[in-house]
Amino acid sequence: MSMVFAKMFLSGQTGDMTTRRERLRAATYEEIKTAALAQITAVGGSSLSLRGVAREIGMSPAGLYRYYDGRDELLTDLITDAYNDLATTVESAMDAGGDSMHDRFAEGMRAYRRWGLEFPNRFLLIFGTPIPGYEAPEAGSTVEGNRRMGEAFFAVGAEAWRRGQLSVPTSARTATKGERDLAFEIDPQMPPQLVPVMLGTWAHFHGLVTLEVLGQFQWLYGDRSDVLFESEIERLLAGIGLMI
Amino acid sequence: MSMVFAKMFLSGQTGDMTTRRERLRAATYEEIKTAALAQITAVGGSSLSLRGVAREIGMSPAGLYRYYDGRDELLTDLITDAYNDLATTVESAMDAGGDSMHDRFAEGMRAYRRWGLEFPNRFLLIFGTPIPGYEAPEAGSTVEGNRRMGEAFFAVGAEAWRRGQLSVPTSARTATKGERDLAFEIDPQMPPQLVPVMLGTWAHFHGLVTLEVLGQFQWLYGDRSDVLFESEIERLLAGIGLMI
DNA sequence: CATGGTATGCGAGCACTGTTCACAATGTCA
DNA sequence: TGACATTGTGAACAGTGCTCGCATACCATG
Repeated sequence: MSMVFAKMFLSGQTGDMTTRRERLRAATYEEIKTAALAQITAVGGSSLSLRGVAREIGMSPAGLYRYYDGRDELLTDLITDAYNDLATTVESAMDAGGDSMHDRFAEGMRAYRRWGLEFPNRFLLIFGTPIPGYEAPEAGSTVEGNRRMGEAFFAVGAEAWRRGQLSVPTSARTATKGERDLAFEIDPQMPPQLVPVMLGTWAHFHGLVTLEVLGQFQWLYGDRSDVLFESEIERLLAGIGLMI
Repeated sequence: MSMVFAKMFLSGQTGDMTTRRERLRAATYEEIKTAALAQITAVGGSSLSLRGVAREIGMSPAGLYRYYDGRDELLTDLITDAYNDLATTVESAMDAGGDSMHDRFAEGMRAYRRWGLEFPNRFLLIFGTPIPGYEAPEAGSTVEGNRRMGEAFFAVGAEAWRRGQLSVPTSARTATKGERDLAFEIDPQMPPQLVPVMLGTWAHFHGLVTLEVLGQFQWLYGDRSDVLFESEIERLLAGIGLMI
C-alpha cells in the first residue's frame, strides 16, 4: 500500500519515468503480496493457495501468472520479505540495547523471539520445513536477510571482544579454514575460536524460540515461557563472558 | 491398529487368536505404512499422497479408507513412529555412553543429530512446520515419544546431579510451580533450578541439529559441520559442569 | 454344509488445487 | 490512426483428498 503511494509520488520526478501501466502493475503486485501474506499468516505457507489469493483480489487464477511464474515464485518473494523483516526487527532492537554489549545481545534475542511468536507461520516459513518444490535461489535474495542477521550478531560479538568482554574459549581443536577466513573478514585480529561460539549461541536461542513456537514448552510453562527464555539468555550470555 | 487389538480383545482373548482376515489386515497395515514411510523419507511429509501410496501398493485410493480415516490419521501414525524411533535411538545411544555422565549426554546428543541427518524429512515431520490440518491428539500417542526422550535426558541429568557433577546455577529468579513440581517428581531433593538448565541444554543442541538439517551451516562448514557440533557439545556440557 | 452378516475393495464422482493456452480487451507509442 | 505489447479471461488438463453405493470375499453360526 505504502509502496503504491511511493510509486505515485515518484512518478512526478524526472528520472523514474513511470507510465500509468507501470503504476497499476506495481499496485497489483502489492495487492497480491498483501493477500498472500494474510493467507500465510493465517494458515501457513504450505497451504498458500494461488486460487485463494486470486479469489481474494478478484482476479482469475490465470491472471496471477502475469505477475508470478507460479506458486513457488510467490512464496520466494514472501520468504524474502520475512527474512528481511526479521532482520530489520533484530537490528533495530539491538540498537535499542544502547552501549552495553550484554543488552544489545539480549535485546536482539528478545526481538527474535517476539517476532517468531507474533508471526509463527512466517517464522516457520523461514526456519520450518522447506516448502516442497521450493529451492532457495543460489546466492539469491532469500539469503540476503540471513546474511544481514548473521552480520548483526557477529558485529556485536566482535565489538564485545574488542572491549575485552568476551571470554575466548581454550578450544581443544584447531579452527577450520572457513572459521579463520570469516574471523579475519570480521576483524583481522579476532580469534577464530569465537566463530563457532557465536554460531552456537545463535543455535542456542534459536532452538529455544523454535521449540516455543512449536509449543514444546507449553506443557511445563503454559503461557509463561518468557521466564525460561530470560533465564536462558542470562545463562547463555554468562557462558560467553557477558555478565549482566 | 488399535482397532485390530480391540477386535481381537472382543472376539476372544489371547493374542494368537488370529483369523485369516486379521492376519491379512495386519499385513496390509504394514504395507501401507512401509509405502508411506518411503514416500515421506523421499519427499517429505507435507507431500505425502494418499493416492500415491495406493498406487504403490496396488490398491484403489478409496480402499485405503478402510484402514486409515484419511491422510491426517496416516500421518499421525507415522509421526508417532518417528518420535518413538528417535527416542529409542537416543536411549540406546545413552546406554552406550557407559558410566560417565558426560559421555551419556554426549552420546545421546550425537545420536539425536545422526538420526536427524539420516532422516531429515522425518525429523522435520516432528520438529518442522506442523502439517496443516493435523492436530496432535491431546495426551495421545505422539506425545509419548516426546515424554520418553525428555525422561531419558532428565534421568541422566538427575544422576549427574546426585553424583555432584552438575553445577547448580545461582538463579536470579524463583522457580515456577511447574519447575518445582517436575523437579520433585524426578527426585524430591533435586533443585528446581536444574529444570530450565536441562531444557535450555536440550534447546541448545536441538537448535544446532535443526539448523544443520536445514542446511544453515553449509555455507561455512560444508560437509564438516560435525566439528562445530562436537565443540559445541563440549562447551555446552562444560556450561553445566560436566567436564570431559 | 448352507446362510446371513460383516469386513474389505472398487469405480464413479465431487470439490478442490496448480498450471497452460488460445483469445479478447486495453494501454502505449510511432 | 494503426501496430504492438501488456494484461486479463474462460476453458481445459492432470493432480489431490474424500464420499458413496455396490460387489465380493470371509467367517461365525444355525
